[in-house]
Amino acid sequence: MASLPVLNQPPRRSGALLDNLARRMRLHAEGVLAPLGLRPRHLVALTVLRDRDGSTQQALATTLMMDRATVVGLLNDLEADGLVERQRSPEDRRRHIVRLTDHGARLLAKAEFSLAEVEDAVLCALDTDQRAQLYDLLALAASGPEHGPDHGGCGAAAAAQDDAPDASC
Amino acid sequence: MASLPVLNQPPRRSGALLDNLARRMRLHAEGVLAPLGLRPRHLVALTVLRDRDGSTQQALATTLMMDRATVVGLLNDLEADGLVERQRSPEDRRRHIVRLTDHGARLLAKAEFSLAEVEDAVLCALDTDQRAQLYDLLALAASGPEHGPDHGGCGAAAAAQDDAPDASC
DNA sequence: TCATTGGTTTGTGTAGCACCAACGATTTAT
DNA sequence: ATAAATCGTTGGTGCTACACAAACCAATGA
Repeated sequence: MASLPVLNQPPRRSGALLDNLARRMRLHAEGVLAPLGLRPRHLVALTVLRDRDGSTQQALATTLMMDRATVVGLLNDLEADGLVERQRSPEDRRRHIVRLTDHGARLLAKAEFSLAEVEDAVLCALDTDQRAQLYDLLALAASGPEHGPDHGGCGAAAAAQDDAPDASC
Repeated sequence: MASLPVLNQPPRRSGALLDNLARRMRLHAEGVLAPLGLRPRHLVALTVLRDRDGSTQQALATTLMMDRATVVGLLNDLEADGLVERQRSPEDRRRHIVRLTDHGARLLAKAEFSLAEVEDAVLCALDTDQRAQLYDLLALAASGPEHGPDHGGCGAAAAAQDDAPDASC
């Protein structure tokens, strides 16, 4: 086995690239977000909240991969600015349902609008189509399962015919 | 103008998604990298160095968007582990040329191999083709121009027919 | 009744930076 | 030749964004 001359080049992981690009984006974005009273982590929270509106704080903590206590502080920031609302869940009155307010949605749109220049600076090696492709892939990946600390997320072995850390090497 | 009914939906920026996904990757990766004596930022540095081998520390600082003093410390770590070498540039003896050692290249490959499970956990919503696409896009974007603090990087207005922060709104 | 869970508060600690200032070695401009 | 600028280095200070732990209240479920 493993004899097909399919270019058995060593695996390239996207993790480091992701990290590096995210850093560039974040640093460039800080200057643009500051006048709006936002910092990068607020933007991330708002963005997550737009897609998963009405999440519990616990669910939010899971998708953000943050400690619940940290999420409390983050939401305090956002709620103080009226970007987000906490409502008691009717089903389980211990829970808080977090909702994006109109003001929050509008500010998010505004922020994304002004982030055009940032994306332009960082992703300038990509044309419009490629940027759209990238966004779609990221959105798909991010929409994935909850990443609890325990389970790997999906039903194991999603798309791993490539190389898995087993023997054979 | 701006009258074509081309789905004038508000712009979606990939910055926040990038940030969030990078975070998930990094947190998952820490546990895998630790036994190899690496931390996420070391992996980023090694990865950058594989593509831009023989860079000056200054160039490295630019692509990593880090302070030169910080880069010194980072390289000290890597050089102490024999993953990287500093050589005086013959042309300008002030400069240091940074090279990946064989040991460094081998450890990087090893790390990437073990990172399969991490990528599998985080990108499990993507199939193999999509993961490859994502990697290519990221690599292309990262291979882009030097992101000095001043200029936007590329020759302005690369692929920005979409929406630019001008009037008209 | 008692154990559990969701959110909150208040610590304490840490990693990963930035920024500043000063220095030696070297190159470049005057 | 002298002065100015550049590259890397060191050491210091300080900040941000977290994690983690402990204790608490309210509410749910056993």
